[in-house]
Amino acid sequence: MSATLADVAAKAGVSRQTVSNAINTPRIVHPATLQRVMAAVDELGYAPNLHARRLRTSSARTIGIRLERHDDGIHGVLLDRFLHAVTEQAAGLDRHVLVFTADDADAEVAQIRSLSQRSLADAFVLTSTDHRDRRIDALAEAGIPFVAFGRPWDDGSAPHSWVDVDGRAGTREATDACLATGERVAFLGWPDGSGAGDERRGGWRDAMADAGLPADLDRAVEDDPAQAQAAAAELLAAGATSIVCASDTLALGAIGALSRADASVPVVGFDDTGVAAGLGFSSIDQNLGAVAAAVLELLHGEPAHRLVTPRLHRRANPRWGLPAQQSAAADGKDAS
Amino acid sequence: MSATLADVAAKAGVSRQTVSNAINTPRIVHPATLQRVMAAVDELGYAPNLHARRLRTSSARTIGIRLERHDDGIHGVLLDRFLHAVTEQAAGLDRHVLVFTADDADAEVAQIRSLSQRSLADAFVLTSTDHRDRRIDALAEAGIPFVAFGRPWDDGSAPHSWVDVDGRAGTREATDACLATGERVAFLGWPDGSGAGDERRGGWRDAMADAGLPADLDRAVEDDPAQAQAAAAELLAAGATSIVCASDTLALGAIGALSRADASVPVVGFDDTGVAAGLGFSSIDQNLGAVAAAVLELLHGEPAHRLVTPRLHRRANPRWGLPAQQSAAADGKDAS
DNA sequence: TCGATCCATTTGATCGTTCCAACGAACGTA
DNA sequence: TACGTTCGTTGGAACGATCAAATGGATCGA
Repeated sequence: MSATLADVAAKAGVSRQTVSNAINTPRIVHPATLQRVMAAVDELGYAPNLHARRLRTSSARTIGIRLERHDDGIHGVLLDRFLHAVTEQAAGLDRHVLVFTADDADAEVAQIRSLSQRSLADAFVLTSTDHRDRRIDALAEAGIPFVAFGRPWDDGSAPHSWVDVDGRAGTREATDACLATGERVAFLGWPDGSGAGDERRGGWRDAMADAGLPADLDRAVEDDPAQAQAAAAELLAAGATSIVCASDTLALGAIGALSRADASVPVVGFDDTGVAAGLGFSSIDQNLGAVAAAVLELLHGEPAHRLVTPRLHRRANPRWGLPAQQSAAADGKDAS
Repeated sequence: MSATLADVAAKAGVSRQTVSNAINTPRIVHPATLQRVMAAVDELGYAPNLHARRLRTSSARTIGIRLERHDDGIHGVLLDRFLHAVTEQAAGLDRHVLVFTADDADAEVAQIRSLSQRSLADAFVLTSTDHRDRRIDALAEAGIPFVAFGRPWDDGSAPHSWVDVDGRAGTREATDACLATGERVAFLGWPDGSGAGDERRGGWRDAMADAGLPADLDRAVEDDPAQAQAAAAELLAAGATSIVCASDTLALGAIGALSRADASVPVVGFDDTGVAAGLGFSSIDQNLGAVAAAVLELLHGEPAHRLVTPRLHRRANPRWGLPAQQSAAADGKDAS
């Protein structure tokens, strides 16, 4: 059916091993031979049989990722984007991505063990890591390479590779942008105790403190538009000139409050989901492309970590958008 | 490292081939031998090396699916759910799922060709099929097994396997449910020309016609909450007692109109995304589990097709929800 | 001249499975 | 007794690549 190493070797008048070298370690074959071999490869449309290679080397060059069940929506979109970014960039590194499902953390570990043992995948990405994540210890103990997307909120575990988004830097940037439109920047977030949520609130506090302003307009509700709407109404009544939110879901609720109050106040969400694009409010883009790149970089090698800086995606909707950036730092400026 | 066929054979006192038979075609080995072999398998924790098997049989038992770039959000969530369902059910059939990305249809076909030739995946699922889809002819011609998620809206192509959701049945069910709360059921959909959109509008028209009511409250806008809100306001002004929408995005806009008008009117969306769950409006669930099952069923075999019936996910929010179902009949009861 | 070193290439073995042809034993039939 | 079938099992070859060791020439210093 398809051409094999031996076919190419015959055509180029060399041995199989030389063809193999030409493909895997070109620098050790003579330039003239290399050229001849490559010509034969092109002519025959040869592509190495990966099963044979994997059998021999017992490595798969494949990354395993669990697909989560996402009843909530927004979280799912993010993971989906992340998966897309990882897959796209993995292809550039000549790696494939195998997906699997699992009902809980233990089932996931079992799956990973199985996939790893059969060398169907030789490195894994853990998503949605939480407090005292069982998976981390299990994989570390089994010696299976992995990178976690999400920082370890406890520091009891053995050191492992992780990548996370610097939520604090994100809300700080959003708050700074909002400050340009008025001093009373409010924050609408989640109750204390969620690592990511606390970081996001911290960024707002930092920015307000640096500006010498009080961080008093602060509300905490569950990630639900109805609750957010009620809380946002209070913030507006208290004189908020803009609202920085811990998620697009909360921002959606805040915009509901704006609509009812007929107010015109910038709202900034977090995650830059389709909701933000649809309604036209600004949102903090987690920069998942950079996260994916960092994950791939850390997949092989000593434990290390990376903190990716998100960036504010400005949208200029007249009701709840942000005005164009004034300072001509990097990109184009417009009338203000 | 891991146990091999030869190890099991030695332990059970039989030849490699017998072990292979015990695993792949148990019926041809003697019951007593089978039991002895299986005991050895368990004891050694033997699992076949899939690379070796795939090399020998040149089949991968793996399904390839392209991950789409989804800037729009809602579409992405659906495909993500679908992917999850396929992966989960594929595992039950001892199959794996490999994902890949591609910038356009041609690139996707090229990728599929490559994956297929190297037998990294031996069957594929096409999503987001559109009018005169180039991919279908290309794959059919290349003899690569595939199933399309989405019916062929033109009938010019060669017959191929496809699975689709019966959108018409979905909006019909939604309309019937809405009729229980008032006669003036409106439809908020997309402009004519999109196959899926036309089907959804058709379901509403059918239900209204069966009930002997005029289908006059009908608006068509792009899939954008702002436009939807304006159109929904018109429908409310014209006396709509409920609004069936072609998507959750449109329903989101409709609810915005409700909020401003302080009206209390059932709204039904389509796709049952997180937005519907978050705001608490009813929505039509595409039943992607059933779609996935159908896809897997059709992946190997003669060209065939399946039309999956979606189901209405009722939510009883007081402002825009639906009352609990009155008739305890199973479902699919025609009004007349 | 001889031997050591290096470079480019080749040869044979191997990864773990399934395919293929052959095998002996048990059985029925002539 | 002899012969063809069927059943359960077996050993060797093959899938297509990489690994490890060996080969034959150049090149170079002693």
